[in-house]
Amino acid sequence: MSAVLPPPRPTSADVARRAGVSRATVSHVLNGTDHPISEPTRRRVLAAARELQYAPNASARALRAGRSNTVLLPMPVSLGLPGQDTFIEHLDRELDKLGLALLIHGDRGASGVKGARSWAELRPAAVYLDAARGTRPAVELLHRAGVQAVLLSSVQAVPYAPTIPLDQAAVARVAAQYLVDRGHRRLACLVPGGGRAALAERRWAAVAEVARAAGASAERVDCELTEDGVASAVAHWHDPARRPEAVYAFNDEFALALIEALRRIRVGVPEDVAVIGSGNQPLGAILRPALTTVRFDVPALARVVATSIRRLLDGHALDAAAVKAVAAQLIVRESA
Amino acid sequence: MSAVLPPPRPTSADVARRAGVSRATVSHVLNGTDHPISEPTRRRVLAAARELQYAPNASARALRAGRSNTVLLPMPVSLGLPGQDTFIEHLDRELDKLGLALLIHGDRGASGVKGARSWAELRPAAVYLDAARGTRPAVELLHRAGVQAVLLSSVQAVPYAPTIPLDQAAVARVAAQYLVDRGHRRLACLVPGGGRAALAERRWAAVAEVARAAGASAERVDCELTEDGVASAVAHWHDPARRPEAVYAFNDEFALALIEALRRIRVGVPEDVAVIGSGNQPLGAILRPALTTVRFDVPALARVVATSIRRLLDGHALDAAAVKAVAAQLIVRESA
DNA sequence: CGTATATGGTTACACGTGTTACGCGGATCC
DNA sequence: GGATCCGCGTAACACGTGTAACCATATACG
Repeated sequence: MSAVLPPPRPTSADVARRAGVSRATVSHVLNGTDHPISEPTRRRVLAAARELQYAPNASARALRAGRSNTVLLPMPVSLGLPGQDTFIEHLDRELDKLGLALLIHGDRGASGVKGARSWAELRPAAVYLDAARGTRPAVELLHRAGVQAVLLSSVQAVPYAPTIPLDQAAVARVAAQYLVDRGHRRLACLVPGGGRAALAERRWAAVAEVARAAGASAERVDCELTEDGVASAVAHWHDPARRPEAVYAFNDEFALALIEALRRIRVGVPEDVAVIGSGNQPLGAILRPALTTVRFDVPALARVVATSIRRLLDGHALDAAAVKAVAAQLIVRESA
Repeated sequence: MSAVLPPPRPTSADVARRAGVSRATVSHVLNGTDHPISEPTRRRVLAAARELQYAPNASARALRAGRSNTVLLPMPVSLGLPGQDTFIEHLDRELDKLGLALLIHGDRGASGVKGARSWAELRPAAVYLDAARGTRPAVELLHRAGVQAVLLSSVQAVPYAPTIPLDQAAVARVAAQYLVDRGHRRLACLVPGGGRAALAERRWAAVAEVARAAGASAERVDCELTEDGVASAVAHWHDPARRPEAVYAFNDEFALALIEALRRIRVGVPEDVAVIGSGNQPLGAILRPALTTVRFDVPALARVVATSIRRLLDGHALDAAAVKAVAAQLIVRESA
């Protein structure tokens, strides 16, 4: 099977030749430099580029610039935002508008440094990751590689890198506040372990804080998303004295699983226990009782994050107010 | 805010200087060329590289080589495989073992050519996408850009590009066959429209074919994943004469939504209608009736796809048998 | 008229890598 | 002992960009 080399992609030199100008001129026109170029030649260049279907070579460009126009997002994405896939989709679109390309890359087992080395090879303009424990060495490695690491932090800005103060626990806070406002005084927070432990921890802290401020109690319940996992976690809730009045579940999936587990031990939702999730998944609106939930305004969030990254790359300070302005929205249905 | 330039990452020249050799020697050692290098210098180079934490610049390498060692996967991923996220995770790991890096990139509105142009800029070694209608111009554009486009096709290999003959409809086929084997003679297939229309079409075709071969009938039901969408799609099923005996739903979410809709019109699952999904989502095992479903052996699948891509890039023909050997697995629970 | 100034274009270099072709010393062969 | 070969290392080029420095021409100004 002799491999037939495909014809090479046209370069800016080809465009220049076709337009009858130098390569430098092509570059000036296509990149909109402040260097003055006459209108006629400008049009000739643009026409030539279009006819040849010219697309600049990202590698060469990145090499020359010292970095690419790429924002790297490690996966499995630990952002833990409700509606994660749509968030990524929106973020991609928004970054594109700002001249940046979103790339998602495996996190290589989250071992921090190992992954960071892979990312560094790509010389992205930014890496957008979660500020968890153990992030620091990775950030420093990236920093040495010349990338502006952009963190997604909880409440507090971290000292060693610029931070987008996106409050991942906001959904939990809004949910807990709603439960408290409805008069519930004994709260519980259902969270998973494993890879999402860091996020779970933060959400739990938010719930605990809201409860304390309102003079209510809060209990943390860890479980796996399996039949036995959920069932055993709530087994003793058949006893009214030993169960909470209201539960915030990590996401809608957990919430639905919880409701089913409660049904089996004859605990009614919302009469006996109120349940609220987060993420606004389709199933939540379909199953009964319809799930009360909290979600971010995903498009707005994506827009704010994108512009924040752009500002940071341009050397501006970021507008913390704009980030905080993206509120979590409550969707009240039947379950709470 | 004066941006402090970070110290530039060490280059192969730095390594060469430190080892007291030329840059060419460094390259030979680090890339394992067949060019002979004495053992002492080899060690010196390796030591220097390690001490400086040298990592080659991917852009420069890609520029020189004409392509990067990257496999691009457009998002939102139209692979439509059950268990998509874990598949991606596994694929990433497998490709890494073979010296390739998986990158996920927005598909820019799936407009085919527009997206393809973005991908082409990155000069990936391969683009792994779905062979749907309208894919051809994109493939040709990529081909001209020098990338080996690797398609994920249904039954048939497409003529204009190498194909990994992964049967996306296999889950549907296995599911339908199970339903037929259980004696059901009037089948239905619940599928979504919108972005997943192509995949839906293929799965529906598979169900129809299995039904025909078995002398059974099959009906296609299109609906959205909303309360009204599902409810109105099956509204007339309260009449036993007008409803199917068994339904294959596009995925577990649809299946669960369907079961709920049927419950509301007093149609029992599985007594009145058998329901089978695909994807093996956690909720399916938790809710009642527990969902019978079909899924791929995701790790095996990822391994086969990764090695296929590698073989293709190395100019070898791919091993169709290995791909087909990855079977869809049936998980029988209560709903069918 | 001589000189500063804007306008429009080009030349030339650097980014970091992989690799081909070459040089040099020493061993081998007749 | 000269021709030949082999082991080891290096010089030099090319990949496709972006841009600073430079040049030529036409125009404004005193």
